[in-house]
Amino acid sequence: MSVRVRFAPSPTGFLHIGGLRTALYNYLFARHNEGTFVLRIEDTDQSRYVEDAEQDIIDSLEWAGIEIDEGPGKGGDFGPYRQSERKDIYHKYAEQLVESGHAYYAFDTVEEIDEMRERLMKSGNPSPKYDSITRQSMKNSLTLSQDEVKKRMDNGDEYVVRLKVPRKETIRFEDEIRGNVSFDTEGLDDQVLLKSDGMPTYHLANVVDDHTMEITHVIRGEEWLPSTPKHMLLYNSFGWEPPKMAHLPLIMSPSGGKLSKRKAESEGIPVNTKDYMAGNYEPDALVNFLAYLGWSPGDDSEIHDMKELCELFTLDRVSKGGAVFNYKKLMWYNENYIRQHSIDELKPRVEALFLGKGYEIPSDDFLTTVIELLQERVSKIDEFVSMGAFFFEAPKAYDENALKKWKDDSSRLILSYKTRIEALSEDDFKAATLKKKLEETIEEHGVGFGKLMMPLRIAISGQGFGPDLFPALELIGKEEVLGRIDSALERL
RNA sequence: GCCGCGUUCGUCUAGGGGUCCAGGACGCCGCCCUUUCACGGCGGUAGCACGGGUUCAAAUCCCGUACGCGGUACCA
Repeated sequence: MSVRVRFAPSPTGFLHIGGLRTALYNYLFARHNEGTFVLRIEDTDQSRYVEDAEQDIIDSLEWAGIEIDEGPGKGGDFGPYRQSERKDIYHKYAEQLVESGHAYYAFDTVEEIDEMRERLMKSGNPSPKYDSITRQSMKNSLTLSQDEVKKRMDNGDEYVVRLKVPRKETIRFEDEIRGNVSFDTEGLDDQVLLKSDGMPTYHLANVVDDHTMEITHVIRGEEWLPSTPKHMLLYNSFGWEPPKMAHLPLIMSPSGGKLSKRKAESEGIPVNTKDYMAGNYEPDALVNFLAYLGWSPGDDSEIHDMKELCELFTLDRVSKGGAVFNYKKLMWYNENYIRQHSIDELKPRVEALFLGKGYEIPSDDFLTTVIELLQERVSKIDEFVSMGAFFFEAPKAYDENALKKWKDDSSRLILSYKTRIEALSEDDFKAATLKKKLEETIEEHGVGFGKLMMPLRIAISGQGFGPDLFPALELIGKEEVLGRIDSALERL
């Protein structure tokens, strides 16, 4: 039987970075086993539905290089792939469960349930449940007469279908990552399967869909582990073979706890995939980083592209403990991938970035040189612009920190250097010559390299760091260089 | 509170009874390269949560404690 996995997000907002990792692991597992990767939209909570969320999920996956084999908009033999479009299916199965005695109708209002909880809480029960004990004193098809139930149904009264959780049983299952896991049914409540608005809850929908879509492996976040026994109960009640289960460790915030939006952002970590897209991160770097957040191939390797990750990925090498998001390591991956990319790969993207900022690109060769000069010192692609703007225009302001290097003798040295390069013909205005002239200047004045280097860098770029200065001077050209020196002399 | 899952350098991890006085990566520090900024190269720093067992031998197996995280909805 061929492997089929699914990524099943609910469209309640933008795709979270943790969700992206879950999708990635599912995808890697599918590809590794030559299986199928299904996208299923779990839109059963109408109150939390967000209009553009589904498109955001699809765009995010595409950006990351995760290809959907079946899903909404993509098609497949097991559709529809939106749960809201499968309502009647869940209805049918819920009925089946009631008929077989594994579930029942319940007519209690929200208020009545709250009341019950409050009452039990007062008498010392810290977490009251609608369970095998309490259901006996509630309004449901177990306590009401058949006639009464029929009357209420015919009358159109609102009702839910609840799972009839057995009183004392131990549910055991094997998790592909954690090994044997067991729960006692005593701690479980009679989970609502079908809500009063006619929609299924996650629990029913996910079991029915995973079965009917012939999902072989459920790979999802650890937050689902506690509800897995309910799912197992459902598979058993239906008489279905459950898929293999694998619960992934959570991604944690550096300060501890789940990487929530608020926490992450206060710690400088973008939390939605679209933030990474908008922030010009390298998708292959993010993928590589995410793959290693909770998994490792077991050797000392660190860099792998998607294709290699597909070959390497297995569930038994996923770790059990939560993994803290390490932003600096992400940036290390990002730099790495930028350095790996060829100039031709980088060019159209960098060009778009410059154009977007309103810069005109004199020639293709010019752009190529700018990229060559900068490639080894940017950590994110948009830094080509922030660090390379001076190739296109004179600095508007001088960096305050860099200015500390502008000393009393700086003007004199710069002036002396200027005189020398002024005498150069356009054809002689080359990196090697410019460097030679600088050497002559410092020799004459008996000072170190940096004494002239730093002020010159500041005059040209406005900053205390940046690309190799001499090729930069050559690219900028004699006239402009002299102009910038003059203006720095005036202003500093 | 209860239930469950987890715990190896600051962080991500390798390790599945002896070859581990624990290996790699990020970070940090130092040196080299560079008479500039970086890249790069080399080296260093730092860890088996604690307590009991089992065993000739435990980071590795068992039990307990602590701590962390998750769950405890007509949310997913």
